[in-house]
Amino acid sequence: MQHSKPGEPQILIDLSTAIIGTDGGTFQCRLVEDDTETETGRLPFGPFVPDQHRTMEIGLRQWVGEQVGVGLGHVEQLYTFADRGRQHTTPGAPHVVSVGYLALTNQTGGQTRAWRDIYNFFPWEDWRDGEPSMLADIIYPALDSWLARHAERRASARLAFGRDGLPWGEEYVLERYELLYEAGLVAEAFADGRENAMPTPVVPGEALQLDHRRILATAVGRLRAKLKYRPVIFDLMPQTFTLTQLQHTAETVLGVTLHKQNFRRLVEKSGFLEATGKMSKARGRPAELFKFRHQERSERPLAGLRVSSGRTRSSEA
Amino acid sequence: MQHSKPGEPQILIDLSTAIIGTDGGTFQCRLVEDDTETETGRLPFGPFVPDQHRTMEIGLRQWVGEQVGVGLGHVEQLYTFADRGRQHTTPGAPHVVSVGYLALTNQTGGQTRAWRDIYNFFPWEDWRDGEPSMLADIIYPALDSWLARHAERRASARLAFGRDGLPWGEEYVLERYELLYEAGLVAEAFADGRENAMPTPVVPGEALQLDHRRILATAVGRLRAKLKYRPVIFDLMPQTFTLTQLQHTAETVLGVTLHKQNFRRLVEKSGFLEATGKMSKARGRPAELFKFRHQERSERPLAGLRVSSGRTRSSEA
DNA sequence: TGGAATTATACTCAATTTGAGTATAAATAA
DNA sequence: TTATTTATACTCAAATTGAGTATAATTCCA
Repeated sequence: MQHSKPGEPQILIDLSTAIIGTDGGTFQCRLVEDDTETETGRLPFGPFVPDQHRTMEIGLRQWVGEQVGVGLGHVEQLYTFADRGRQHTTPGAPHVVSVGYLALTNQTGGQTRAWRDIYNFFPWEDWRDGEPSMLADIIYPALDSWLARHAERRASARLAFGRDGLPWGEEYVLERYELLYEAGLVAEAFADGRENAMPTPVVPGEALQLDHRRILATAVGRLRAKLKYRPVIFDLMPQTFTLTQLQHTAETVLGVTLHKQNFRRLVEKSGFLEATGKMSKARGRPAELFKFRHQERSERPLAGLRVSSGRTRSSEA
Repeated sequence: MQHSKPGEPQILIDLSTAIIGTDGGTFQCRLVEDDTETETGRLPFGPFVPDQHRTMEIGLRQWVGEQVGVGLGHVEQLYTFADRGRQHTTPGAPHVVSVGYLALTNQTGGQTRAWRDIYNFFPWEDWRDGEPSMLADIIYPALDSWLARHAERRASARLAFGRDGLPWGEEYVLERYELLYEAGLVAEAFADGRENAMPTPVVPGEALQLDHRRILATAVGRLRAKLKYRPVIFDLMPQTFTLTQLQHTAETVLGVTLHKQNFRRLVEKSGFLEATGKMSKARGRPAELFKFRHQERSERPLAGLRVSSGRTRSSEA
């Protein structure tokens, strides 16, 4: 009954996937290398074609397979973005709606150099060495001057960035990026033609094509939040790993350092790990190698990793 | 580049909204009353028309306004459903993708009788009087016989329904409904033409049109989960309320009873409430009326209501 | 009018969890 | 052989949670 009449402009659905992994201490996302050298990067994406794709997840697996050839493990839908003017569309073209997906992998780097450090795109999100100085030096002054003209966004900004003594919430990655976009401080705001945007981005951080940085921000925020109540971290780990490696992965994702002894206690008590008896060979005392008990995933779905932050790396000395 | 060529079948996006509120001890959702008496109910919904709607939220507010005339407070996107065959579509028609939204309101009932008890649609979700007997009597036997032929879904079923000593997770509303659908035990499975579906639904619970019960299940699951880490419950409350009313609302949403004294302690400590000095007039000792401190919403976004379950109503005697 | 019933609120107490350490063990590097 | 590095074990106080008991302020009704 309320269905759109023929003749109305066509809607096109793009499926874009943020494939995330970690490698050592770096937090990585798989980008597609297009021919043109100068262009900004992009996520693997392609249209949802209902006749070929019984579900959207089938469609996205096709595009990811064709464009980057990465096998996907855990996949989850993030959000559907449809705001006019957020895809750099040309007038007359079909309206593009994009459905963002998060995929986790434990295989990064390797063959291609298309694995990029996620903190390149969001340098203000990495607090492992303490609060990034760009926040006080660049972001807060620029944001405050915008907020002076947009008092209605004050409360959101306080919350997202943890101003006025509020805590920095690691999971508000999207909220922070969106505020910077609204304030015209990132490159995409100019590309989308927002009238308040600066031609040269004010805030450091590499841009992506279309709304892909927004999708990546959603992915990182969701992953950080989920880490705390579901055992998703193990999707990022190799078959066997030491507790320190596990902790480093958690720290890399959360962008925060953790208290070592308490992390160990938490993770041992969770019951998700099984000792293999083997030892890692590295610099200091060898560490035991553990593996994830896949059985337990269904047994204790609620436990997850309720990580508590430790001191920052810089204060460890 | 990978955009669909002209001539491919049109995609249509439906925006469907689950408007949820509570009234006394009932958990309500606003349905649309269509002309035909015999039909099953439906949520307010309508197509996303990019030329008219700058964002999907604008579109949904239009359809909700036109179809049920309810003013919406908190609105959030839930999920985008696009599986072929889940909208009872006729061949040749445009493929329909539906984007589900959750909206909360503190005004229910009143003028229309279109506010329906959500537990009509999911009677197995209401544990306020203890475990519903239909689980052991009807659902588990039917599900087990299906699981015998689908061993690969065993782990999911254990987790979703809390079998084998696992806890019942209130928030797995969607996962439970989806399993019942897959197993062909609800009316929509037959309507969608699944070959294993029973013509008469095996499991009690009213059906809805299209995929609206699936969207409602998503909404309830999300709301139950969110209650525990964000102060969304106050969107369901009137201007002032007693602590008991607040607790009843939480219990209604979660489908579980809570420990009264501890609930009070939790909610008082959270800092979200402000005493008004006024008293309620009811049966026993008068209770103080509180109101929500809207300021605090931005101050302490993380606190929320980490409710711990108390004894069931039946064991209170 | 005066319990009995009903509802609200205050307070207690043990068990568990969390945050932040100290202490010690097992390897490598110089 | 000793310093350095990393891993692991253990401690301890503070805070939180789960499950009560005790008491206060009303209405209901015999």
